[in-house]
Amino acid sequence: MEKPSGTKEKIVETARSLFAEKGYKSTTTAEIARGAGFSEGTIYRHFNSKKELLMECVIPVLQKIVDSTEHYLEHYPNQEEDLRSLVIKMLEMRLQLFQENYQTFRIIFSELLFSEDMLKHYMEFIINQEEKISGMISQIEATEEIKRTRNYMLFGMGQVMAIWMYLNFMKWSKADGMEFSHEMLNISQETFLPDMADYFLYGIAGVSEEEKIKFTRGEG
Amino acid sequence: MEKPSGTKEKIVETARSLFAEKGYKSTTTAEIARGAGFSEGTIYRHFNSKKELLMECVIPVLQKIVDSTEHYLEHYPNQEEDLRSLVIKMLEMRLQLFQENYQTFRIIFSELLFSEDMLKHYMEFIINQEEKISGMISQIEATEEIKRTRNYMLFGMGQVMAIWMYLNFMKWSKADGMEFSHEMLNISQETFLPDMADYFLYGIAGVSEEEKIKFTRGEG
Amino acid sequence: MEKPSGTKEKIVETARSLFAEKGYKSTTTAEIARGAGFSEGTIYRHFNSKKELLMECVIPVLQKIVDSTEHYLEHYPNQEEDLRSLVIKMLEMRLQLFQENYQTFRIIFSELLFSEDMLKHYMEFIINQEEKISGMISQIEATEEIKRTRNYMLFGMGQVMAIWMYLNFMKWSKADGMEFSHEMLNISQETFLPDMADYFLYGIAGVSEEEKIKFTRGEG
Amino acid sequence: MEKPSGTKEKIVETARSLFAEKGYKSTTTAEIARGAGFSEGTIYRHFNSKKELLMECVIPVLQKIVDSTEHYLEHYPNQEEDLRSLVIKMLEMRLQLFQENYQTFRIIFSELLFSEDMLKHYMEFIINQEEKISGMISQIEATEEIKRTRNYMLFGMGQVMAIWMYLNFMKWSKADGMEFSHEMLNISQETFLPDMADYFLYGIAGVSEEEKIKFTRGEG
DNA sequence: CATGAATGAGTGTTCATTCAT
DNA sequence: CATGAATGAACACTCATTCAT
Repeated sequence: MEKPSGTKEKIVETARSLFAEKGYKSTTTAEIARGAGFSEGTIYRHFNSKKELLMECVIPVLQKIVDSTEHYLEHYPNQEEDLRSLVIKMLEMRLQLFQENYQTFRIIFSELLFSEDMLKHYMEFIINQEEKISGMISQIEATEEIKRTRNYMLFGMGQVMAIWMYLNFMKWSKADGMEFSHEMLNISQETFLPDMADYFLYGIAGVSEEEKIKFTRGEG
Repeated sequence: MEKPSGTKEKIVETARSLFAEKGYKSTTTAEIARGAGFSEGTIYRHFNSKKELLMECVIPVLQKIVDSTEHYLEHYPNQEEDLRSLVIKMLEMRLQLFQENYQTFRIIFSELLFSEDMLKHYMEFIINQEEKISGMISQIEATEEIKRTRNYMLFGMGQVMAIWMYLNFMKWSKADGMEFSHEMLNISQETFLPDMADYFLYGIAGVSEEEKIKFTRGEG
Repeated sequence: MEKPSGTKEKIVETARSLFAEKGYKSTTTAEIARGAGFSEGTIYRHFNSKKELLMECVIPVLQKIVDSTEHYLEHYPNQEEDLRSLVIKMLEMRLQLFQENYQTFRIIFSELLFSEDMLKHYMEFIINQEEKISGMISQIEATEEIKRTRNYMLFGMGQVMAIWMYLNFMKWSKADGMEFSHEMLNISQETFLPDMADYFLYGIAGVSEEEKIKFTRGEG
Repeated sequence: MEKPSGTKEKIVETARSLFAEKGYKSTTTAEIARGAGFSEGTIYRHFNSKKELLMECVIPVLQKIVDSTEHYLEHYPNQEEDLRSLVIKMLEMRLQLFQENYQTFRIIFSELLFSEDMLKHYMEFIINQEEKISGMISQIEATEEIKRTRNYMLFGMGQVMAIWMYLNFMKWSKADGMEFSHEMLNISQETFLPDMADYFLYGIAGVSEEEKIKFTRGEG
């Protein structure tokens, strides 16, 4: 099906890397051409415009994620797992997603605010993802473990953004000239995922299942 | 001391509005000048560069917020209030902040990834804000109501981003041509703030104070 | 090796002509583009900056002269010629140089005072030329015909500037609106070169070889 | 007659200094105003245009020189002096002129080629000066000491240019970053003026008065 | 007399896009 | 398929000049 020349792929790869690093507007087609080892004209043989090239850097990645999530979620909830392990797995998956597609998400988050196209594609992606999750959630909800679901989506997206920020702090603290580190922000890298899971499940003041049991027992 | 002509202010206002709407790179100095009702040359009498004008759109606002937060937090924790009311107030304050300075934060969040300057200024701001909050938090922590503090900052920032997203969804759903609404995203506008407070305090599965008491009592 | 399109050459030619006529600063890239029959963007495909274009108008010409002088001087001193003929030839060569590269030297002499780059390139050129001449001079010096060599270089450069001025006076006196002519300046065009040679050899009061012989003989 | 405020003078002084250093085109009225300690508007209260200010930097200086030369030449030729001393005095006067009005002459020589106005004023100046000199010369000519007068003016101007170059070499060799020095150019600072006088009188090969006498005597 | 904010035409330079080869 | 020269509209920024105060 695919042309074996790989020209288009090379261009997209280079463009994605540059868009992520410098931003869409600040990246020139000349830079992309140079980076990909082709001439500027070649870009326009494969893409009608710079904008189209931008979308081509993003959409297939989102689709790939959609597909792989499908597969991922099909297998997991079947297993006998407690809720906390499930949440950790879910957060882990999100972190991995961001890590593996860091450039793509940098592009998305920076273009989102100014490109209706980008916004639409990203919202579709989010809604697709959330539908899957909420399916899972409602199953668990039935077990009465989950106490709150109203406005859940915004809360969930906040958690996801926390993961995104975590990843960026890691990258920044490795970069030169940055004065703030994760120590400064009181971020413990080792316990990040289970901690986030606990916040997700019990907030800053909630009582965990074990504690609830303890409370109950203790009173007996 | 200052000339009351207001030229500089007019330019900053226009620039902020345009930067927020279209992005820094996509806004031309010509547009700003036209929008402000001055000639392009006038911009450069007041600012050395477009970049300087950008920072002028952002820094004073952040500073203003820093100052007002100082004042805000000084008064609240003294009052006899339960934790939940306090958290709601805090989230309310954040939402109000984003609402009142929507343009400024749009600029910040879009430039953050590509401008070291912007990142530094915003990190300073965040750290300043978090220090104040965490001061408040640690007071409460002593009352043993708060169970989790490790990696708190990232969690807190996730909450803030949830508020930011909420605000954006509200704006988008009012905008033309947007196909998704808050209903579609299962967002209940009426209960948003208390819901977020509950998530913040007890997560999706945590037991609230009242429930805890109920549990405890019920067992007796 | 080179593309025969000649675009670069056309641009350089036009730029040289305009720089010479109006000065570097007073010539706009738009004028150059228009004059060369290209768009402004084309200039910047071939040159990184206006400054680079300026240097490209000058350096190859100087190099060409350096090369051709090499060749010129290799052949002449071998011939049996008296000093006066040699000096006339040399001055002739200088005049020809200025005539053939009039625009280039106008640019050099006008930019010299304000551009360190230009100064350095021109000094290298001068020193290169003077080394060749002084080699010739020292050969002749051995014949005891030459009486003075200290500070020779400044004197020689003064002579060269006299030739440069002569050329300019010729151009000016042909131009419209100029009130002074070469008659007014007591310049005889017909005898200019031999006269300059005599000044160079014997100054305003020196006795020429023939006269010296005459004096010597006459006393006998 | 003159306003005692000195504003105009301060502006002219500053402008002359800047025009000389950076060139007319590269100097902005804003710089001049700042340097003079006035506002830009003030410049235009005293001068109709930047061009007028330029001419004001030059013309009075030339006039002052014309006047002082008048006085200078009135007194000298009367004295009993040999031709060589007279020539040295003349060259000395030229060097002093250039030194004392270095900035002015830098401006003249750099604007000459592109400004008809400047050229006219400078030519008038030169012709005025040359008339005085040639008056002096023709007196001496009668004594039969001077052998060559045809095309004298160009030769004389060449000498003047040699002096101008000498002065510039001195300045450049003191400046930072200049790789060439007067040693490199074989310039002996100590004997410069008498050497130039000898070149002026006897060229590189001419016999000087003493030598002529020696020749004559020697034969006896 | 002095100011300095404002101007607007223009400055060198950039860049997405086109097209003949 | 690929090229890269050419475009031209736009870009951030400059500057001599004006004028209300």
